[in-house]
Order: sequence, then structure tokens, then C-alpha cells
Amino acid sequence: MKAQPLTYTSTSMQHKPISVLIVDDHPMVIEGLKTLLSDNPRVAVKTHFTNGKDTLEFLEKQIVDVILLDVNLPDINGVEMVKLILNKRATIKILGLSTYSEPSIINQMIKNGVKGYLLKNATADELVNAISQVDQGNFYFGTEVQKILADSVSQESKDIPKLTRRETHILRLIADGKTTNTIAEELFISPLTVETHRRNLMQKMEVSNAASLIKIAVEKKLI
Amino acid sequence: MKAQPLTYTSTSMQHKPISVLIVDDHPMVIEGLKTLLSDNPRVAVKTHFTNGKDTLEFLEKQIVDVILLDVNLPDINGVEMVKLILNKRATIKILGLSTYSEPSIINQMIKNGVKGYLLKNATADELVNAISQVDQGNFYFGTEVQKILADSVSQESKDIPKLTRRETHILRLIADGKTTNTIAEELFISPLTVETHRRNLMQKMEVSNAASLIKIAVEKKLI
DNA sequence: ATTAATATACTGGAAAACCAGTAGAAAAAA
DNA sequence: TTTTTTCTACTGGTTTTCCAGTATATTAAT
Repeated sequence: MKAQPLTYTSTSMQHKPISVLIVDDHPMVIEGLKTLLSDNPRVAVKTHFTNGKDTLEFLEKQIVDVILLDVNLPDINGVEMVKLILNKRATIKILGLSTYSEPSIINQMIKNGVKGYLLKNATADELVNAISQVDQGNFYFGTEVQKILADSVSQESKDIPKLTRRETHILRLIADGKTTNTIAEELFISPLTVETHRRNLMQKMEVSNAASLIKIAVEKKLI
Repeated sequence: MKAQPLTYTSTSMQHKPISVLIVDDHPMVIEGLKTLLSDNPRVAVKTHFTNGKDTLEFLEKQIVDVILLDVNLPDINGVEMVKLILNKRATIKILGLSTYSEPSIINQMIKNGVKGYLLKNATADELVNAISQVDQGNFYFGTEVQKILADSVSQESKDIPKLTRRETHILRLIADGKTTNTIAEELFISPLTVETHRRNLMQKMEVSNAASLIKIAVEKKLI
């Protein structure tokens, strides 16, 4: 059942295999991935590298469909790598790989254009599914990764102090870069009142200046 | 084969079909989706609704695996619906549906927790794949949707004045709510220097206070 | 009807930000 | 190597924010 090289089915037909490049500074991981993928005729591991520089050089001349990219390379960090690779070869699908899942890094990598993210404890099935999905141009993020991302998001939008309507309004105006006096004029109230609101806002947001106030407000999409 | 309740296969076992709820105010679309999905035994369309209220009422008592949710409902807008649905039933996977792809709305819906987004010109294969992926807890965003999202991102980060490395660094620190003196101490430079950088930043960003500076910086994802 | 929350407004003083102009040293680009 | 950019630093003065209180009229909520 698994020995048949040519098995066409209606939906998932498998033209030529997906060419994959593995980039990881840990040889053990490389071998592990190769083994896991060797069973599957839909995937062909083309070669591998253990650092960023060699990878980029290789990509000058050759191309692959999908890159399994470890986040922790010795020479160039993962976030930067994604940018450099896509700069060179915009069509390559990059699948981030990491043992741990640090939300900020994952977020940055997504921003830079990775198509998916896998933890290294992924099963063979997950691995193949992920490769196949990103090869088709879709995203793939493992359940655990999603959970971590969701956590970081919910943390972002959690404990947002409830602002009164007036406070929200004034916060928006502050964020627009308007001065206390301008706001006061606009709202037909005393500048001192605006000041008080600003202070209350800062207290509620637990910050000590308007800068942080606005940063938080913008980030939490309060305005 | 389909009558057997227990059929385990190694990889793609198809327990019971994925139960799907269609929510769209356009009957034509509903029928179209039903037809497209009727061919596939892995998907079972449970029922459909043409507005948000009925959908939410239904979900009080019953549950489905995946909801195909149109963005333009007559009573409740799509973004709001996602929030309301997930509030009630956090485990339901929502797949956004829309004829056009408005970046801002898509972004908001993603933020609110949709697992995927499909344009209405999707093929049957895409549709089934999307449903299957989100049912498994993965994300699915069609190629076209991704392109639109990428565009909106690049637009966000365009015409950003080029900041020097030092300026970027200091901007980040300012946005963190640190005072000039703190920054100076951290960077082992004079507060006056920090001041100069701040001024240059404001000039480059064409604003007249730190508030606007940070707002723009955060919005354009410079930091 | 009473309590609680919200929006309003003030004083007065310390700290920080903002503005305008100048200028030398170091690093990068030509 | 010369030029340009970037990073550094200063003077001196104005404006704004920030802090710590206090207090009253108007709304909501109980």
C-alpha cells in the first residue's frame, strides 16, 4: 500500500514531489526530519544547511518549494533570515521551526512572511500536512503554536481598564497629538479638566506619561 | 463502507463528517455552497441561516464544528458576529466568507478569532480543504486573501521616513514610556543627545509631540 | 431616595518636553 | 581620500506635562 509511487486520487494528486530545504544548526534534528519525511513520496528533501550564510548562497543559484527554517541559527537570527530569503526568492514558502514557542519571535516571523510555524515535537503527519499546506500557498500553524499566539493576544487585550466615554474621547484626541489646550477648546471645557482626565487615564492604564498611554491605547485598539 | 460507524485508518481517518453551519443572507450562495459540499462525504451541512440573530439562537442549543460566516449580514456585522459566536461557543471554527476582500475587515475578523477566510469564488476543492483544515484547528487563508493582506501590510509600512538605527532604537525606548533621562542612562549618552534624537524623530515624522510620534510608530509597526 | 460613579474645575509647584541654533567626532559612502 | 551621514553634545529659553490634593454638579445605579 505504501510502495506505490503513482497513486492519483481526485483531490490530492501528487505531481512532482515538493522540494524541501532543511535549515537547522542541530544535525540531529536534520536527520530526524529527513527520516520522518523519507517515508513520504510527496516530499523530497533536496539538501540541508546548518547556518544562514550557506543557505542564502545556495538560494542564489537554486530554488526549492519549501524551507524548514530553524529559528535559532548561529550566524543570522530567524526573523532576519525570513526577510533575506523572501527578498531573494519571494515565492518560497518558509515554515518556521523551533523547540520552544516564544510569542514575540513567532509574531515577528509571521510579520516577515513565514507561511507556517511548527514546534519540533510535531508528528510526521503534522509535518507533512504543514509542508503540503504551505506549498499550496496556505498557512499552517500547529495547534500549540496557535494557543501560544492566542495567549499573547489575549494578554494584550486583557485587563483593559474600562474607560468612561469622556475618557475614551479624550484619549483619542491625545493620541491624535492634540495638546491639552486644543482639546479643551474643542470640547468647550477647561484645560484643567482635560488635565484631570489625562491623569485619570494614566492612572487607570498604570503608566506615568502620555507616551506609554498612547502606545498602550493604540496597541490595544482602544482608539 | 460509509455505513460502518467505526473505521479507523492510519492517517486520514474520517470519523463522523464535519458538521457545518452556513450563515449568509444570500440564498443563492447558500444553495451553491450546499451543492458544492454535497459531493463530499466528509462534510455535512447541518443547516443554514440568513441572519445573525437566528444563528446565535441556534447556537444556544446546538453546536457545529465549522461555521461558514458571511461578512455582510443584515442585522449584525461579521466582525461582531465572530466575537459573539466565540463568546458562546469558543471551540467552533469560523471560516469567514466574502465576495470582496476588504483588508481592514479581514484583519479585524482574524483578530477576533476567525480560523480562516475564503472568497466566494473559491473552488470546491479549496472550500473542502479550508473546512477540513480549520476543523483540525489549523488556519486557512486563500492565496488571494493573503495577497490582499500582504498589500495592506506593505501599504502600512510604506512612506515611512527612513530612521537611522540609533533613532529607531530611541524611538522604541520612547514608546516604552521611558523618559529622556532614563534613555540617556541606558545608552550611556547625554540626555541632551537623546533630546536631539527625539527632535529629529519628530521632524522626520512631521509631528510636534511625542504622542503623535508614538502613535504613528506603533501604527506603522516601526517598533 | 440614597449611594456611587462620572464629569467638571481649581491651586501650586516640580519635572520634563519642546524649540532653535550650533558644532565636533565617528562612521559610512562616494 | 574626501564627502556625507550619523551620532554626539551644548546653551538658553518657553511650554507642557506631571503630581498631589480638593471639590461640586450631574448622572446612573441600587
